Amino acid sequence: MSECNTRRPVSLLDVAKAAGVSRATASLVLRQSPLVADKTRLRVVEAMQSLGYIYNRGAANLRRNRTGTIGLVLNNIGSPFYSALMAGVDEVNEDGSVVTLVANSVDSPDRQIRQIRRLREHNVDGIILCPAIGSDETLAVELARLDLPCVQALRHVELLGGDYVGADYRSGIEKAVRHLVGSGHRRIVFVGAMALHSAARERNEGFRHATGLHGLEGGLVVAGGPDNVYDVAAFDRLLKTRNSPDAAVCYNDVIALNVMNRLRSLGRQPGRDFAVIGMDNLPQAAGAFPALTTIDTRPHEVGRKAAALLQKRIAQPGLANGEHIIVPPSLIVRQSCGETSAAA
Amino acid sequence: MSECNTRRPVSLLDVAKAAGVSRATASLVLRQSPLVADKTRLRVVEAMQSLGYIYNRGAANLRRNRTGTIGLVLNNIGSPFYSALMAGVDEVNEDGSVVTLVANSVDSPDRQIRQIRRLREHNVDGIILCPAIGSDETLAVELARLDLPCVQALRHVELLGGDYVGADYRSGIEKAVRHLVGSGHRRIVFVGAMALHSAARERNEGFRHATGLHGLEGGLVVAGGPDNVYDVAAFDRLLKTRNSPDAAVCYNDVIALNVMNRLRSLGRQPGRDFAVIGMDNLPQAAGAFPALTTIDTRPHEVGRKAAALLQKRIAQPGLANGEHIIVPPSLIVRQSCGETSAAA
DNA sequence: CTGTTAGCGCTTTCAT
DNA sequence: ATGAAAGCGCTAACAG
Repeated sequence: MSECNTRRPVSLLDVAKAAGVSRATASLVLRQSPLVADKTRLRVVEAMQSLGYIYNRGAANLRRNRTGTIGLVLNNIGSPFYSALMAGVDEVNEDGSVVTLVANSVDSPDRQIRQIRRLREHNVDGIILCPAIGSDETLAVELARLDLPCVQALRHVELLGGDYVGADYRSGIEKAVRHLVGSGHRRIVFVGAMALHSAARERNEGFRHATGLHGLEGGLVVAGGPDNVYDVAAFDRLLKTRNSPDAAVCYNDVIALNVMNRLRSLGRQPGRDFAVIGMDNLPQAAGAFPALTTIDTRPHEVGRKAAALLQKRIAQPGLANGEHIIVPPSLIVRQSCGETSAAA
Repeated sequence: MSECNTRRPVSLLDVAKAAGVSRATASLVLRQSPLVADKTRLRVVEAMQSLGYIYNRGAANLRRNRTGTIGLVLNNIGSPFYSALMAGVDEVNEDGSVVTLVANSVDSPDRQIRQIRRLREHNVDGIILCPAIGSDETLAVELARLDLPCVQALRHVELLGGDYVGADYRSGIEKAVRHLVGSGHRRIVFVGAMALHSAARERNEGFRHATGLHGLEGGLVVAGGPDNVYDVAAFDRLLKTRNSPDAAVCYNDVIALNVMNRLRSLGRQPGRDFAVIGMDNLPQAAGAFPALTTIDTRPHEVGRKAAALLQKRIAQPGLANGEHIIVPPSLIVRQSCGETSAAA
């Protein structure tokens, strides 16, 4: 409060002097070494407290070769979906007392490279990367050059190889289709198809595979794009055809909610004469009207697993050669699916 | 890929040697100093590239006295509300090329202190703090001890003093009440009242003030608590009274959505025979049914302003004595308010 | 314009 | 069980 403001911070050396020991000993106390005599330890600890010593990890990191930090590169910080991932990461990092540096690639490969470089310069011990749309071999080259443990999350680009943690989007979509088929739907459209990244492609495959399996027409697909857009005109046209679909599986919840709104403006009642299923289980899915049936892709869990895997890699570098952890998604049935039984 | 893995990283000294200059000169090149001759600069830059040099900020930070990092302490990383704040912070930090370390206090004062300490040890240049419920003078003492620039965001604890950026919750609630009064409502209840932090208290005050202003009964208040709960039993009782309310202003959107659901189970139609207004303008508000009228508290904007203010403090320490930046909220009218005109 | 020198605050052998 | 000394990779005077 009233103390002189220009003093330099108290260092370990100051503490050591005050306690009448050497810096080395004080350092040992700092790191709970059992080598130090209890009497000495006590003196040092007291000195630290009375001087208001603050550990300087920056300095320590220069010698040890680790910082206790990891980088998290997201495509859209600010989206509830990614923040769930982050919460998962944070949960396990907290235990290991590592701190997370966040960076936003905004789905731009250039920016992604810049962010990764920046994180590397800050000496993060590793990164969790949700690769941006359009990531190419430049990324692979850069990651190799930086010599940085990296686990991919939610999406993965093949040529990076290495570790990946994600949800099983494929089987998620299959579950959705199976459920619809089970309740009598035969004409199911997939809304929001694109092929811009692995998670999108896996959804497509899931739909193609499921329709094949159940002997449905596989061609009922409405294209989508980044930022939760889908081809509304195409969807409208489809609804006017003779054998128009009576159910939609959507790329994600946001699109599903838009589809429900669109249905209403077209005079259809979602959940009554048209079933809708979304994906991700965002908070807004449960509160929607009708409450949205969805595939929970469990981003929080993905975050936890990714963080844990990265910790492992950091602890034992150069171990296995790339691990894939696939979290099984679960179908959450709500009213948008016609089952009027289901309660929110 | 195939290179030896145990080599030590190339340092500035290596670069300097390769370019035939001294470390100091190389360092100048690194920081774009105009003092270096173009010919020399070029040689150095080439050496950096061919050696694959990576700047080590950790080492640099030891000498300069800044790290180019800030800490962001949130109560609930993972909530869309806080992630909007974070996106705002990130936006301005990116420009200034500072990176954000995130920490989660989970609204626990103890944990909050631990997190702040941890961030301080990592030598963040300052922090943006959304103070946890129950923050007391321990926090003030610790912050003073750590000698760390700190701007509070969204909530503020008085005894910290200093900088604060938040929304004008008070006037937000007043706007909501005024709007309801304007469309003929006279019996308005405030749902979710609590006094656990400044943002909550300011909402209460706003309601009290507005009811006074318009000559309404000010006592129609249903208590709430942390984690988006409110006293459902009390709400139900209130609806059964003779002169039961016909409109609710809610602590936030999540509570508002719950209230709408509750109304439906009680046989009332929100937006038709009972107006509901929420607060925050979460993504789920627009997609709800009926679409939720709400007070936008603009967390993204708060994040940007807070980050900018912190930058200023870091650039010129010990300037002014605490600045309050209050972002004006705006009322977003949707169907939950009876205006059947409003389109989503 | 470039080089020399002296640290930043910590950890780590290696002696003792 | 403790201390001496070297060094992590960089920047900041200062001298030329």
